[in-house]
Amino acid sequence: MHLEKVYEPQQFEPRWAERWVEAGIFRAALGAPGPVFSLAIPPPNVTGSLHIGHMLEHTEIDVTIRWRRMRGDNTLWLPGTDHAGIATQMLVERKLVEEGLDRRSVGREAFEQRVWAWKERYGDTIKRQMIRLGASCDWSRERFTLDPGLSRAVREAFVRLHEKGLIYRGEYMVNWCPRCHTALSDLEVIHDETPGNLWHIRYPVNDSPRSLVVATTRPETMLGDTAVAVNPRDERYRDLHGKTVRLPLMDRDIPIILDEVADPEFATGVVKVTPAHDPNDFEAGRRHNLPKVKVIDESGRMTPEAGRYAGLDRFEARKRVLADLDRLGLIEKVDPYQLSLGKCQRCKTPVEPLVSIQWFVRTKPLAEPAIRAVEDGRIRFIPENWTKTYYEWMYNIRDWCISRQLWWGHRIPAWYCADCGETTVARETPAACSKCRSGRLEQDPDVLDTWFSSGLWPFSTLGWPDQTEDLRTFYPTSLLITGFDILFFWVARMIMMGLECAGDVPFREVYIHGLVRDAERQKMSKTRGNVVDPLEITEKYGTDAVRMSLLLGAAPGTDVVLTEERILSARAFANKIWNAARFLFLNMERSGVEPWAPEEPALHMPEPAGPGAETALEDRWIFSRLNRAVDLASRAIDRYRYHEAAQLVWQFFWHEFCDWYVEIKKLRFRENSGLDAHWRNTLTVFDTGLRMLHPIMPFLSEELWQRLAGGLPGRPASIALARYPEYGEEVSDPEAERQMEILREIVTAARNLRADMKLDPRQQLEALLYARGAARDVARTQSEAIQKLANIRLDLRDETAPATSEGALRSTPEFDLLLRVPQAQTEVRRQRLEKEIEQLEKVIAGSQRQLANPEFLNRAPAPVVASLRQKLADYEAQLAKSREALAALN
RNA sequence: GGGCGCGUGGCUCAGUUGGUUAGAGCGCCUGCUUCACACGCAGGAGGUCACAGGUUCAAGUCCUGUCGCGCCCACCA
Repeated sequence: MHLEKVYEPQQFEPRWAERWVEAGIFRAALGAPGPVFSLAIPPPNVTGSLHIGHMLEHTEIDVTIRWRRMRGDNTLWLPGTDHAGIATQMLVERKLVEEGLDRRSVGREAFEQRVWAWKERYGDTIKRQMIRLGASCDWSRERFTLDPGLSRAVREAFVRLHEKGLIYRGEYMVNWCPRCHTALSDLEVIHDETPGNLWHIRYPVNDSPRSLVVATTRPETMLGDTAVAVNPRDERYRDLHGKTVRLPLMDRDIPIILDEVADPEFATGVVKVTPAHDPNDFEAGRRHNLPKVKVIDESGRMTPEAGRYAGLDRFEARKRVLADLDRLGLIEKVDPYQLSLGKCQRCKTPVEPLVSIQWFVRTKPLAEPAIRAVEDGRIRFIPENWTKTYYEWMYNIRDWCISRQLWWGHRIPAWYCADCGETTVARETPAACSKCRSGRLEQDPDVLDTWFSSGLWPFSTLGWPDQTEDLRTFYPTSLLITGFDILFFWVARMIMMGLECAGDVPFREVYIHGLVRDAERQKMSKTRGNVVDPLEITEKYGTDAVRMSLLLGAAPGTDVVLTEERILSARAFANKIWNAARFLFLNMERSGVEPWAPEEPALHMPEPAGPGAETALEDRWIFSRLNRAVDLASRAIDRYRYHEAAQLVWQFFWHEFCDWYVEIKKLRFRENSGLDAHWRNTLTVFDTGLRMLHPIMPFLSEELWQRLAGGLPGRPASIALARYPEYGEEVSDPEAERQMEILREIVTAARNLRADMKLDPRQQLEALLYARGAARDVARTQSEAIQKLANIRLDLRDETAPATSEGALRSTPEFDLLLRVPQAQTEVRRQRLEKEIEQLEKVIAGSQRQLANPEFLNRAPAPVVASLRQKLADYEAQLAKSREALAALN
């Protein structure tokens, strides 16, 4: 059993990724036909467009799935963003690449056919996953039409909502992207603070010497003005009520209306009304029955209605309008003005509010139950403060424009009759008009907003609208893990759709993680283009290292900064474990130990070495520590505190197992041979530790676990199928922990002194140890370990340490350690002692002050007072010794 | 305009109900190629927890205000 000297994940990660996926291991493990599917994120050597922003999410999902499964949760399903979709994509593309194909060279049609064929071939279990779960990933959105199951669910939902009057078609002001040529929902419009101008334009009033000055940020829309509005309470314009103004440039007479849209406080208090190009004006126009004059078209060009400006681009038209107004002397003034300009989320083109006929979801009736579900705790947000954001949005929700004029997506299941104009909404393509029975029907060319179908995801993937076994078993799903940037787009809509269509909440808990940021703290996102290629970095450092570094930073409610340095240190951790294993394997060979592993499932207390023999201190200690770590890590993962779990595991493996346990065991292995108690204990700890590590670093733990005792009869085929270790009260050993603590203090004291004196670490020194109480036992029983770890020769004494100038002294309440050092070191020792004394004096003064306060003694709980007293006594004893030692030097 | 969050050693951050001399990783300094690991070992320096008040026996932790930074939502021309 030979391990390379350096951890090289590339050599085993692809193999495990392959096996886990192909064995459908999570599915198989559940023993139920559920759609749980997880992919260690991301599998190396796979082409695909997974980006780093998803990795945190995928990692957290994967950790949770692995952990819960190892804990025996059998009805788990996490509808994680598009992790399954991406898994699909990567697997499929990988397969195709193996066949020497890629999208570009093959052409879309042929590629799609092959994808489909491959999905068919892939096997029943995964196939359904692929087909269903692939739906929410960008790439597979293009092939909704290939997916009869999902299309059926979407139509079903649309028709149901329509029947209940929750979907309507109407003329409304929508955000229109002139470049993408599609309507956008409010959420798809991003607002930018942009410097602009506020132009004051004079409109002459008919039959009056006066004129009205309107203020606008968009002068070109004046061509479509059909009124000007003043506030009815505005005294300044009372005499003009009922009159008309002459619209400059267009020479059209338009009325002066009284409406609240005009704020007397703002600018001149007069607002121009353009019902066709401004949402507010649209509403005002409705109230006053104003005509809508559309002067800008779907491409952002001026329409024939714009008269001589027809055909001009909207921004060009603005310049011309301003120039013309200026020539006529109608521009009163121009003020610089910050305006929040709406832009298309995808292409950043300024959106144009346009009146058009679109499909809408009536959201108020859907939002109410969705709010209640969170209020009464059927859905819980983690961290909790997101609930407030959720409420804010839900209480102020506006109707949702769901029709899109894109070429991919689900077609809207509505048909228009060419004869009578009737609209027929149906699950199946209708043969004839529902009203006049005409056969001349045409389907609405628009498709649905992608979030409409995504909103159905938690149940459409389970076979809805059929009442399938999967749906019964796994709905509502357990947990949704996602980013807050998608809270409104997706989470809120899943909740609304789930309650409406599936009759229950789509999930019980929503864990919201932070965003992954780069070294400059920029959000990583596809549209921003600053994404790290996860395949590249995982190829370079290993999947586990990337996972570990993400998890260490994944405190709930905070963003994760991912830098190369962090990944580097995580890789170092992986290497550390790798080499600990390497050390064990080498020694097993040397001692003739055959592969051996403890029985499943739990953390076992080791057997004693033999009749009359005692269990070694380091064994009792490490089991107790591991027991504790397992307990805390488990609870941390359970509460989505991944960073705590990662840190605990790190601390245990590196600073307890490697730094102390293995170091002490080196002594034992040197003399022994065969599978004795030492080996059984060591292997048990390592095996258990790997299982604790597995959800966080699946590849490394799998590889080592397999090498450790993979082929043994009765062992699960994968560590992922083994049990997560569980806390056992009986394994907890506070006494061993206390003793080990003392041992470490003694060793550290010796190392400290040696380093202070700048002595060669290789030189063995003489030391006198004056141990008291518990330390006396430790000193007697563990002297061998202490001598080895500190590289000293111990001379045990019972009496209290004399103040001597013979060596350097380190004191604690339990022991005094006197290291014999050359006389020349007095100056260093003096400095050291002086510093120590200074520190002690400070702490003692503080403690004394507090203990002298009667309020403290009366009000503080007794244990707090007692422990402070104890501490003060210890400090004082130490101080006395340090002073004596200092005196002896002089 | 409303809502949320952040400000802790050079850097990136932990610190869950207030109670040991405030922690970690990276970086830095010193010494070590000790036969698992230099992606390592041992030791060390470095913080009045943004500022000002308040509550409390006790505050990085709770309250108020100030300053600085960020995010989200919102139809005010």
